[in-house]
Amino acid sequence: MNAKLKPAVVEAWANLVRIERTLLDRVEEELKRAQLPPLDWYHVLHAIDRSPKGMLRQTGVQDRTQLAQYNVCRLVDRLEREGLVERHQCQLDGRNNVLVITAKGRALRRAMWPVYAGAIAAHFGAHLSEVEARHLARLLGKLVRTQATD
Amino acid sequence: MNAKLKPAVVEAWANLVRIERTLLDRVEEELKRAQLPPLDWYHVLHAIDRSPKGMLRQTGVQDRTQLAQYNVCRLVDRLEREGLVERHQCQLDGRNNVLVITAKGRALRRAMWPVYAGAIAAHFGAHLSEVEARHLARLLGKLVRTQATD
DNA sequence: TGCGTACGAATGCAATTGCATATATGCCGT
DNA sequence: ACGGCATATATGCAATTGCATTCGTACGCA
Repeated sequence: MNAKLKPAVVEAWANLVRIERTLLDRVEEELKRAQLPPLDWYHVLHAIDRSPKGMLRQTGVQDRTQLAQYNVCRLVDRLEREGLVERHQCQLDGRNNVLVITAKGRALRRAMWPVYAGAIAAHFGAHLSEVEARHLARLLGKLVRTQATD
Repeated sequence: MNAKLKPAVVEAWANLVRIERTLLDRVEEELKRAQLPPLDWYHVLHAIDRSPKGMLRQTGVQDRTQLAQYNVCRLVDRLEREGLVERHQCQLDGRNNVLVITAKGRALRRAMWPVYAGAIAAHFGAHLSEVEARHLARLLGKLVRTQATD
């Protein structure tokens, strides 16, 4: 299970690992500079906000963010403490939590987006042509889709 | 600084963030299953091992791995405690540490590689054609190179 | 020589994460 | 109704990370 590793795959992997760490660091840095919370807060708020009625089960957040179960649990604790989301036990299945984004949560998400978007544009988008961006989106999207099934 | 964010860039970014977390999780999972230490240990050992004479300054490790200064410091603490590297004060400039990989360190790196490579092949390489892998390597490589300067 | 500044490394403390396990609820077969 | 299994969430504790600061060394310059 080891012989078939092509050099191009290794190179792509190495570049992926490296660029990801660099870029996430820079984005986090800009959020901090703007006195905003970490990126994961945005991702969770975004996942809930874009769901029908601004509600999403906790497992839904796990699926969309790829965060570990216990991390979602504790991150939601923090969001709840800040009044950004509400956590309700599901009426239909008492095992589920339904998370509801609050007005304050929406406001924070909206406040974070320009900073986040600016960081993406400056550190990532600025170095890609339109065609390259589409190519990259397509290649990575293909990988994302394969991950769902294997 | 915000208007010019093309949809393709946002999509590429979202896919990058998502796939990266998924893939790193899977690789870490396989290392754990094989009773091996975390990926960062590999990256640090690899950086040192591939340097001339198996020596590298601590800042060199930072540059190559993109880990934070204090995290490198403490990760090296752990590696040193396990006898995988030695930490020497540089003769020429007493501020620098020179890290030297030990035989045990090399052995661990070699033991980790098949597992790591297998995980890369299975979760990443298997879903890309040769051409796609080259494309991806090229696009990401371009980003890596731009990061050095801005 | 001595002071100010810069750089590389280390560290105290708080926050977050990972791991293993616990709790709570629902579902199924008898 | 009941026991056994599965699913969703939570949590105690140890390890790691982030942040701010400190320490030690080198360098430039009066």
